Amino acid sequence: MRWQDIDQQPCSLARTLAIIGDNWTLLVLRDCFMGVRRFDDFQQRLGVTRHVLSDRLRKLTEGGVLDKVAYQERPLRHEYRLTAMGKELYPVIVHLAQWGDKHLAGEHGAPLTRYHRQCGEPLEAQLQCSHCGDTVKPTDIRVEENPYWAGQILVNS
Amino acid sequence: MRWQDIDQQPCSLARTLAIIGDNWTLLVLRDCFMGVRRFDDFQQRLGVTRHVLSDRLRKLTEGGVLDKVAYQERPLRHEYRLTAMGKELYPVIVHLAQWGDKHLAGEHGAPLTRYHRQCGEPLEAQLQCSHCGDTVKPTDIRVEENPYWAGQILVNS
DNA sequence: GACTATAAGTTCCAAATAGGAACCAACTGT
DNA sequence: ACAGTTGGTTCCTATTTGGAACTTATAGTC
Repeated sequence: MRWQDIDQQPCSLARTLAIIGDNWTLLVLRDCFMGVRRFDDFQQRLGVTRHVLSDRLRKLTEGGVLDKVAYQERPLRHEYRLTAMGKELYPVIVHLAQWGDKHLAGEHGAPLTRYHRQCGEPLEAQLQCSHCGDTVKPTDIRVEENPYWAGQILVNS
Repeated sequence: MRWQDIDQQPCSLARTLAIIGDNWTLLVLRDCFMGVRRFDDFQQRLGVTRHVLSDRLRKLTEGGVLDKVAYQERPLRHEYRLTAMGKELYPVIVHLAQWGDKHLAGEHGAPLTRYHRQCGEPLEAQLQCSHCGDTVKPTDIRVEENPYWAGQILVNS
């Protein structure tokens, strides 16, 4: 199986990673959430080569995560903005960065600290059930297979 | 900048992705959370080539996400288990899969559904501040730069 | 004793992708 | 006329991936 074919799998994680799972792509999104919008700004901040950046921005745009909009005519110039769908990836970024803060910070501490505006404390995000509002721990989650793919996804052990 | 050097950046997300951001790695972790532990099981479920799998498992082990433990001697056989640090990545997997469920499900619906055991409803996870217990929206987060890297990370606009 | 199977890889080669640098198009400003 | 800006594309080389075969150590079967 080639990496470029993983979007064919009956797995939401695989399909998501087909759009945002390539090397560099999540760093592009990090910068999107910081307000970066232009090709050259991404390129300078990331240090990625221009044609890799071009490819990643194209995949993100085709995947509906970014929107390529003209910000001027003559000469025509475009910038990339997060769509509503793209903004919903923020929790992923937060949890990834938080994991890095906790486990990979060097001697100078975490490069960035996120604060919860309402209570003013450094944010330690966790999962919450939007239905009942309770905190959700991994063991509180029960996974059920769609009958259409019965036996193909879950490990039977 | 080469992808393999991104762990040098003053960014927790970049450092995290240096361990788990390669192609295939998050799918390996998905299977870990489903209880897969053995090389050949990962290989068959993922369809990834053996030497890429070997490389990813080594990086995850060196990064402290997985633990390689012998489950028998003669012949010596190892399996891979999530460490406590690795288990803390579960929220990342949940949010990624949830995003795929919502935006990329095909005609047969989401392959897996996660339920919140306590309330019995399909889980729609969101961020919660572990300090005050409130729901956290993206706009509720204020980011502050560590003075050591002042001006190097945030976009000034 | 010879053969087959199992598990966890390693090795080999061709094909695809990434890194680095230069180039291009369509303007604007000096 | 010439340099600068923006958003790429093109070229070449180096690294990584995909696919398949091979290896090692042992257990079980004929």
